[in-house]
Amino acid sequence: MTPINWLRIMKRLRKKFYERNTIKVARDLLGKFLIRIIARPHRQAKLGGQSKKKIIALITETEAYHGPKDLASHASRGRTKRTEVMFGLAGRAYVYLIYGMYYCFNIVTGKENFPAAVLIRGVEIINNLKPKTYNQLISGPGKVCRELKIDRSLNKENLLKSKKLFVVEDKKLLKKYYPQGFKIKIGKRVGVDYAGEYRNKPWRFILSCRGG
DNA sequence: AGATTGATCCAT
DNA sequence: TGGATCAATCTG
Repeated sequence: MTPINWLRIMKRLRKKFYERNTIKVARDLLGKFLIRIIARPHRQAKLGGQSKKKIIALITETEAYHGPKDLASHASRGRTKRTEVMFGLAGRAYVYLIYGMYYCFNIVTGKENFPAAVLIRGVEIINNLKPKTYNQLISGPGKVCRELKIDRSLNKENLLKSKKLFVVEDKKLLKKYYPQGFKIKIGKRVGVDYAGEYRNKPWRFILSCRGG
């Protein structure tokens, strides 16, 4: 089998994409591909394997956290050491530890000084280029990070430049898995019952098969 | 339904 | 400085 350099074909999402309204970005991230490149230990690479492992993950579930008034958002408490990244430039990673055990991965969106980000809640890991059934469905933000080996070392990573973590669009590859396109389910965000009127905002987006 | 686990944030 | 809280997950 001829190896294919998928990364050459894929188009990395640029600043313009992330800079838009958080809710639109959250919706539009569905069907894009999250790319995670992990350096293997030198010794392992020397034994004949590739020096880097590439994980390609179709984004299937997102949530928007939008602005200083969104009580579900960490940034609603204002600018702190932790949340300052959410106030910064779009296209950065915001990774934080939750419940002392799990990481959550967000992508900063919107204009500078407007705190906003999209939480990646679910992906479909593309293990190979064979039928869909070979792929691995990951549901839950903690599991996404575990599977893609995302931890706080990637906090503030610039997805516009990074060689470790970024998002691409590839319509051909998407069509392979969703030949008839897909629908988007919209719902309330998970685990934000404390957020007053913001708890009911329909800012959760789930990719689903047509008719499914 | 309960346990887990530690960074974060705000009130002492 | 203390302690309540938490954008979650697993087990039973």
